[in-house]
Amino acid sequence: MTVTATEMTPAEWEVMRVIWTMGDLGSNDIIKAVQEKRAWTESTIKTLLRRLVKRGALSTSAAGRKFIYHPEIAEKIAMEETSTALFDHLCAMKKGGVLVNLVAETELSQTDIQQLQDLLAAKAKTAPEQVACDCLGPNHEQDCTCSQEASTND
Amino acid sequence: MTVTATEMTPAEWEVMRVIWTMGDLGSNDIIKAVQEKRAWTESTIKTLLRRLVKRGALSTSAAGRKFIYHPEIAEKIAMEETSTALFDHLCAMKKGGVLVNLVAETELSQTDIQQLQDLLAAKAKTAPEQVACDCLGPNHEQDCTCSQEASTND
DNA sequence: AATTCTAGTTGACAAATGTAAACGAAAGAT
DNA sequence: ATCTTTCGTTTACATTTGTCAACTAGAATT
Repeated sequence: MTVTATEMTPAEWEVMRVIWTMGDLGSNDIIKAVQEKRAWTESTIKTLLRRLVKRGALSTSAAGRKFIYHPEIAEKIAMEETSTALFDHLCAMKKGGVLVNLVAETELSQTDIQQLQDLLAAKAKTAPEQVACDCLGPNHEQDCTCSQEASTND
Repeated sequence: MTVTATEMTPAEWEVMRVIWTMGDLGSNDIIKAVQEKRAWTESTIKTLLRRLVKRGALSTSAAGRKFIYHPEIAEKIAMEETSTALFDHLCAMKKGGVLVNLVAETELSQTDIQQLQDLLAAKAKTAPEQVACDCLGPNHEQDCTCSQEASTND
């Protein structure tokens, strides 16, 4: 059974990032790397590693007495799963605005931009004028007061 | 003190969505609306409401014996905070790809698309060829093996 | 005034998560 | 063959979160 990224806790993510970034490693190196960002003890990080292995997010291969940890989920997939999960519980009507915000804040490469532009051009052909709110489920679209929201809150 | 959206738990979000969507409401209506999506008891939802008030995510105004709950955080801001928080712990180098994925999966209105296109056009002028990995902090860029990752995992 | 609804408050408890000390066994060193 | 590292495993415990039932006080009824 392979885990889904949404089942990883924030602390576990931190550990996964190190492994994703530096490649397969022994616990020692993992601990060292994690500790450069978080003041966690060896013990704590070992616990996180063990939990990740138990859940199938990591696998191990023995190298002598030690273990080498291998990610069982690709970083990209994990990131996509997590971001998609987040978007899934946002109001459909407002996802666009959130994306605009994200794109504005994110540093993008020329390639990224190109890909996005191509994608948008394609989507423009069939995009609706407005996306309906789905906050209350299918049969409640009229109850939604989303559109009225402006500057009630600071 | 106003709360940040990232301090809301998933269950609390569910409650907030109802209030955001339907406007200020008494607990009764909130409970009813939430129960159309989740099989939570009255009690549970009351607890969530109380916790949200305690943390400042909601405020109340008395209407006779009852309370009317008002969001203290705008939905859009909450969504942006949450999505930005998520992106903050993704590898900088791969954020672009994640965005492409999100844009591909998200239904967008013509207006959204237009905004994104304008934004991208502007960013294209100064965008770098490549975004550097930042997984291990500033002084470790060489240690990153991000680029090598391809199809090791399914 | 007594009874019954309400709507909000307290207290609880199990599961998940963050955090870590203590323990045990295998590898190396003397 | 010991002694000492070095790793991994077991336990543990405080918080946070999900979920509720029980309780209480004010309002509406009879």
